[in-house]
Amino acid sequence: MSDIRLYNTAVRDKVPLEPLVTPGQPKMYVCGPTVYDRAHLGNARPAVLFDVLNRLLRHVYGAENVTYVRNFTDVDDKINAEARRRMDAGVPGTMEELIRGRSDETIQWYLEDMAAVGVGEPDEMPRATEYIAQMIAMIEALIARGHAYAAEGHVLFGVRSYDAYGKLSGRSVDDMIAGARVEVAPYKADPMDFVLWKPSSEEEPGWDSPWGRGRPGWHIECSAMAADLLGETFDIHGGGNDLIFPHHENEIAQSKCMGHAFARIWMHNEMLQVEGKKMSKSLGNFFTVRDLLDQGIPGEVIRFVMLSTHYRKPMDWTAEKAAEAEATLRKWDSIVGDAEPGDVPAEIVRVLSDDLNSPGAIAELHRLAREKDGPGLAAGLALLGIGLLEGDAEVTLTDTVRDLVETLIEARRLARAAMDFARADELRDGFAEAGLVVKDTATGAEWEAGPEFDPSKLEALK
RNA sequence: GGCGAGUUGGCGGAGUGGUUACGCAGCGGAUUGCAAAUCCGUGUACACCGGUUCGAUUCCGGUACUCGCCUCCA
Repeated sequence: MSDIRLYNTAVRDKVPLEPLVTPGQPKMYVCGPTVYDRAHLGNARPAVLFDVLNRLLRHVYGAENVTYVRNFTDVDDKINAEARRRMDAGVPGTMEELIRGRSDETIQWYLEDMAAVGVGEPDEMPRATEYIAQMIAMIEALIARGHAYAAEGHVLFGVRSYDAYGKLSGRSVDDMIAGARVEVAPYKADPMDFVLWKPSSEEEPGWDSPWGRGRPGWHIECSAMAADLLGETFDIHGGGNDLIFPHHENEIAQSKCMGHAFARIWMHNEMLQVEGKKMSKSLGNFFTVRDLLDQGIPGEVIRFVMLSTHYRKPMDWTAEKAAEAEATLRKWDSIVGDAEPGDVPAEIVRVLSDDLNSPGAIAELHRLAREKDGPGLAAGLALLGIGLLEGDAEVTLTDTVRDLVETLIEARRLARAAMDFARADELRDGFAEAGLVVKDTATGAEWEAGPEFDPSKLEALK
C-alpha cells in the first residue's frame, strides 16, 4: 500500500494511485517524441518528469513490478519532409531508406540526449511502424462498431458516435466547431471527425490496408501500442499538456469505443519557457538539449533545473537558474564525498508521493546537506536521478606543475609567517589570476585547480 | 470567442485555515594579517475587492494582469 497521489487531468484533482489495475504492479504509458529532429529542451521535461515517477514507482513497488512504456512516433510528415530534403540534396538511397535512416538516427540522438539528463530507458520503447497491423485491426473494429467510416481512401473517426468526446479537455463538440479555424475536408461527415488512416502517395511511407495503401493517423498509434503492451486498461497515461487536445482526447475516444477502460489517470506537464518566452518549433526560438550540453551545461544541471519547478507549473529556463543549480551540485558533491547511499529518506518519498513534488524533495535534499548527511543525501539524489558534479575540475596536472604549486603555496606560508603580507597577497592574487583555488584551513592551505586553471601564469610568481 | 492554468519576500520556489518552508542574493557576526572558503544569525511575502470564519496567504465569489490550449508541437 502506498500513499502516492497524482493529479488526474480527467477529474482535475489529485487522486490516489491505488487501487492499481493489477495490484502491486503499476503500468504507465507516456507519449514519446516524434522522431524527426533533435530533442529540444521542452521535450526533456516530460522525459525527466516521468523518469522520476518511474523511479518512485520502482522504489515503492519494486523494479520488477513496474511497466513503463514510452513510444517513438516514427510515422510523420516531418520525417518524410526531412527525407525528401536529403534526397533532393543528393543523399543516396530510396525514400524508404532515407525515412528509416532519419528515424533511426533521431531515436539514437534522443536516447543519448535523454541519458545525458539522467533519463533511463523505459521497459518498452515501441515504434509506431512496428504496430501497423494492430492499428489496422483496431480501425477495422471501430468501423464494425459504427464509430468510424471510410471515405475517399481515408478512414475517419466519427466524434458524434462517442458521447463523452471532449470530456478530458473540457470542450463540447459544438463549441469546437464554432471556433474552428481550419477548412473542413469534404469527405468528413462532421467537421471534428479525425483521421485514423490516410492514403499515401508513391514516395510517402505506406502499408497495404483494406482502404488501400496508406498510413495511420497519429492518435491511433498510441491507442494501439498502449493496448498491445499494457492491455485494455492501465494506470497512468502521460504527456505534455499540449497533447490533451486533440491527441489524448482522440486516444480516449478510440480506445473507449473499443470497449477498453483505457488509462485511469491522465498526467500532463506544463510547458517550458526560455527566458520568459514560449519555446516552440514553429516560433524557432527553441534550442535542443544537445545545444546546452555543447555549451558546457552539464546534463545534471538541466535535470536539476527541471525538477526545481513543479511539473504542473510553467517552467522558465534561464541561465541564472542553471548557474545556481551548478553551484549547488558542486557543493553537494563535497558533502556526499565517498559516502555510499544509505536508506532512501522517508521524507523524500513522502513528498514525491504527493503528486511528484520535486521542489519539495529538493528542499529536503538541502536539509540533508545542511546536516552533512552524506548517505541520506546520496540516496535522495539517486531516487530523483540527479547526478552530482565534481567539486574539482577534471584537470590533469603534471608533476612539474604540481611541484610548482606546492612550492608557491609553501612560499606564501613562509611569507605569512614572516609577516610579509605584501608578498603573501601577491601570491594569493596570483593564484586567483591563474585559476588556482586556495582555501586556508586550520590545518594549512588546501588547493585545487579551477576550471580555468592556467599553470603558465604561475611562473611569474616565483 | 470557447476551455484551462497561474499571480507568494530582491530573485527562484514549496506549503498551510491560526505556530509564517527551502535555496540564491543581501545584511550582521564568528573565523582570517586581509581575503576566499566555512560556520552562526537575520527577512511575518502571499495581486486586488468582497464573502464565510473567532481567525484566510490558505475556502467561496468577483476584478485585474500573465500564460497555455483550441492548428504540427512535450
